Amino acid sequence: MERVYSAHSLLVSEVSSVAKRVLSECGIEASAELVVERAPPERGDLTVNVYRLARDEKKAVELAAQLSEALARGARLVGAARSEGGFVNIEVNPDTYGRLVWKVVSEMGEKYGFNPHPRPLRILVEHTSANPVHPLHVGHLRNCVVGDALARILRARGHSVEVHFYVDDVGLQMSYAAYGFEKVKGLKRDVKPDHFIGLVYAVTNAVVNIRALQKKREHANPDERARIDRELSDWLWVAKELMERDEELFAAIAEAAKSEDPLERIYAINRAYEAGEKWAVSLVREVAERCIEGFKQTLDRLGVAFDSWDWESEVTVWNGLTAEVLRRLRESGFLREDKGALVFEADRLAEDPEVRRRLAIPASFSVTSLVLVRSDGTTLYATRDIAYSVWKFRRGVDKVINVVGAQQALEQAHVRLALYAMGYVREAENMVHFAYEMVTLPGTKMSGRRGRFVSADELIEEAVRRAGEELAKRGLDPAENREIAEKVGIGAVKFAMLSVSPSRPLTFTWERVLDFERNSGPFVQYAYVRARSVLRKAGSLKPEVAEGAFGSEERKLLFLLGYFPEVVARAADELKVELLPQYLNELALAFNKYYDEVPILKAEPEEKARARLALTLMVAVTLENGMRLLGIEPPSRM
RNA sequence: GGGCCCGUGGCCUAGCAUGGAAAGGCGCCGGCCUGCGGAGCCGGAGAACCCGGGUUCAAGUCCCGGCGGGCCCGCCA
Repeated sequence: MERVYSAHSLLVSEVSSVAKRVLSECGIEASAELVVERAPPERGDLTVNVYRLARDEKKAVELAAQLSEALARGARLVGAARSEGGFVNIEVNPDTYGRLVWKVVSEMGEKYGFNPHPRPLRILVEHTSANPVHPLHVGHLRNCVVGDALARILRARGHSVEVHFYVDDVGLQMSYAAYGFEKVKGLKRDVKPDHFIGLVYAVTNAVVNIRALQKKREHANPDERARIDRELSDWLWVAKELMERDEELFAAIAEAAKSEDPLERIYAINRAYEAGEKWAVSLVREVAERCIEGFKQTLDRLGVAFDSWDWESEVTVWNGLTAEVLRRLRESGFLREDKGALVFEADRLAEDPEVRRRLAIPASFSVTSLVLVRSDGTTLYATRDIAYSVWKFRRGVDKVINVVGAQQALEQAHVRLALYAMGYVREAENMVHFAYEMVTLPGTKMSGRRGRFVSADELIEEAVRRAGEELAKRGLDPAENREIAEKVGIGAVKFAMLSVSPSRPLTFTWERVLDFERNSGPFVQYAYVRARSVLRKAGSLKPEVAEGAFGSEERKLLFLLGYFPEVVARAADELKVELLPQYLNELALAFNKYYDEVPILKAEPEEKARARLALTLMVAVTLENGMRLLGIEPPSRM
């Protein structure tokens, strides 16, 4: 007998088969149009829209009546079916369906929700990939939290998933940080290493930009001068802020930049690093490693792990892959030279509607050509990203999902087009840009180069602090407080970031991210803790579901519990992480209501108490598994 | 100038793929602690779904044209 992962899918197939029988009796051959979906609250559990089957109003109403009668009579798992207008609203039978759900949940236990896809894939997920020159900020946090949950959900769908972090160690931003670092590495500061590097990076940017702008100003015409002055005053403000943060460090870098041309040195570091010269490698690597050490501290605290850290230098430059990509692109005939630079004619390739269709590039999306090699012979970020994509697929994966900001939509399309041009058609078709919108800070614009951002660490710390305060208010044992505050605070942040759809820009405010009420991480955790508390108090009472033990008061919860594997499947197949937090909130809400309405342990007769205990156990298991899929830790008390 | 995303009660968000019954939360008003944990529960007020056309028996959802906000457009990453 085949393993059952989802009671819901059995329910739906039962409803469909009864419905199809009625339809064919009526001479309607429209099984493809038959959709069984969730009913709006207060109308039942499932609904069939009959308008889609019979376009005619009168016929639809008639057919709905026939269908509901057949379902109420002929479907074992259905308790009630009513026709309302052109809809058939269905309620599950709490007895038969409840016993089925109990069977599935108790068999699956901590794996409940695991719902394997008929054709599992090998999937590579890349996420976060912050440049190793400053700490993770709230924008990276959104990327990180969403990417991590996505990977977990895909695994629960039976896919084999590897999670990668792309360490962007090639490029000018790295050399800026390295330049500043050279001047101040002797300074001892009592901060996380990534915060130290972030400050060095911002100071270097300020010092170098101010110097460059002042030089440019000398030979500028009045129009340009006005523009330069505006930019200059912006950077002078930044410099002032940074000086206030660390006067000694600022002075050290500013002094050094007076006696030499810093840009010359920065470019030299960049060239030497790409060429793999030892001195540059050890300098740049020290900066990047320190920064990544800080990232890892933050990620550990968040419970986010990576299977692989891919250094751009290693996987694209030093191994010759970027050069190979350029050769193949040249052979493709889509490369041209323009003023000494090499340009990929992505626009020309994108004129073919068939190519667009295969690469999921809409007909109206405007594609530009892309410079791959500067006139001085050095490569650009996108060039190396193409090589990285080739590298990813050479690991033997079926699909690559890049969790990357929506601003990079054009760049991501460029990479797919380049893969296609090189003949990597399957790869190009299976590279997905999972886009998320920016996190904005009201008032200012976040900028790593300017050292202006709310770091992930600050946010986490504040969340944990507030959670600790709440816990103390409730008289929680201080010995336990710290550990639980960690789970609750971080849970709140994750839930807040996961429950809005990634396509929507997120305005960061403390009160929003640190919401502990309904529709929040702590709300779900609280419902879980209550359920656990009941289970602890059960004593010798054993969870068990006898025939007829579940009644109408359990119906809604049973339906929701059975629905969980379906949510996991949809979240994975449609890449919609936000379905999970929405579902968990709904389940928590339903359990809280149930908890308020009926006695569980004191229910009479004992058979009912045992069934309600089983229900409580299922709620706890489902909430726990759901939270884990989001990377949220379930606390035992709070 | 071209393109992408977003626009839903005072505020935040779901629903748009596959058209059919506007769903949650915050805030506001009023109730519920002698019960298994009140970070809870129940009730109420509050929405011309950005605007204008079109398709349709039916549009928040599809199409066209606007408006507002964010982002992107060859030698940054």
